Amino acid sequence: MSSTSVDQKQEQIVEAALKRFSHFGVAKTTMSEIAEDLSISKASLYYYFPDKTALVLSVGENILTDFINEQQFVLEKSKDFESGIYDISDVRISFGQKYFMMHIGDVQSDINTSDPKFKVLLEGLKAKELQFIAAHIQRFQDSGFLKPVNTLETAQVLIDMLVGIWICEIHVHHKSLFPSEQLFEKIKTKCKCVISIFCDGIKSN
Amino acid sequence: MSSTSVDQKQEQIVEAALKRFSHFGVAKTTMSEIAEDLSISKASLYYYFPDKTALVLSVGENILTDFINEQQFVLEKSKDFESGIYDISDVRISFGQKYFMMHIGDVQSDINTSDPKFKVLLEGLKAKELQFIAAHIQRFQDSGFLKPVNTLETAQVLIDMLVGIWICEIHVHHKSLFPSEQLFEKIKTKCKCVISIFCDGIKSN
DNA sequence: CATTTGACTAATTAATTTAAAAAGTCAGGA
DNA sequence: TCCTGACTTTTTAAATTAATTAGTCAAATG
Repeated sequence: MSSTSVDQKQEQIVEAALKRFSHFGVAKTTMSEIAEDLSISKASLYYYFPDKTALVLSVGENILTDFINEQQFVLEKSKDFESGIYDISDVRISFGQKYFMMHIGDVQSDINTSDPKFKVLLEGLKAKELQFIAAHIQRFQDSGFLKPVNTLETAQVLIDMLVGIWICEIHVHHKSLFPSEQLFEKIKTKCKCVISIFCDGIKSN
Repeated sequence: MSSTSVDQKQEQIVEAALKRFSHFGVAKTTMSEIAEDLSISKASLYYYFPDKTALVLSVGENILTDFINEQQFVLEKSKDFESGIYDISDVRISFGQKYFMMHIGDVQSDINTSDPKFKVLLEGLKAKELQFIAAHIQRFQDSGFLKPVNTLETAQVLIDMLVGIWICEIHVHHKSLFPSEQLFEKIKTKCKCVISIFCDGIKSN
């Protein structure tokens, strides 16, 4: 009888993989390296995960779920409409920065985005995100603070703008391997600017 | 004494190159092909342009100048604030679609963006664009239609949002070689949605 | 029986070489 | 001055090879 269960072991592996992936990216991390970090053999890794894709998927699932939940958390905790939007923007940028090397949701993502399981997961989480942002808008619409706009459509527009600024800055200005701290600061500032106008745009007069 | 001047010949060459470039991109167009289109020898081409880069630069200069001027034109012609913004958005998308294969202003642009001459040209035109959009905002601010916002900053935010939506849609949804007509329609719709909120956001109550 | 492993093969990826295509030159002609 | 065919040089693409990494399995351990 081992001291750790299968589930615990899998969690340990995911944790170790996550460290490597976020530092060096998925492609530049080998299964042997992850095994070495845990002081086990590579073959053992394959006892817990059928292949690398499955492990990557588990890691991605962890990150993405955290990403969405964290946004939901700060949004539901927020006192007024605008600060809620500012907060989710900050969460988004922090996650993007932290897991930059994995290029999640990016064009040439490290994660195999064509994998149907990953697609389903991603779509589900995106839908959830859209839902609670729409709910946030609905909340302040009901209180009369916002105009009676289409909540889902407006939530989608907000997300589009934030994603757009992110991708725009990363792709246009980022030439080096790893973007500078100040680039992320610049993105934050631009997002704040956009959000400010966005919020004014849907406030009732 | 030839029937066409050097300048006219250069224009003809630029015109022929433009056709090839916009259809197949710069990289997939050879100097020989351009020469063939004009029924002249490749060596003649090199009599009018020192190298391919110079020709590409001329073509790029033409397109970009048109791009900026067309925006300025529709903006100055516009009767009310919002329709002016909608119009420049349409101009931007039309140009982006027309010259898609050249990937102007893109990450891996066909045009050598590191070329100092191109950089200078691009920066100049960007500055000009920013100026007349800011002037448009100023115009309707003076008339009391808009809030007293920082015009340059607000103009930049608008451009960022439009560029962001463009890049976002192209990079995230476009996998095939050439994007579909409906993708550009989708981009137009999204831009309209954003502009609507943007305008409401800076209107005085 | 559940778990681990070293030693193995198969598949990918990176590096190197080779062949093809395209850029760019030039002496000479109209 | 303007144009060209024939040429050289440079770049890009294809093919070959070498190296790395993913993934397997029979045997071992506890």
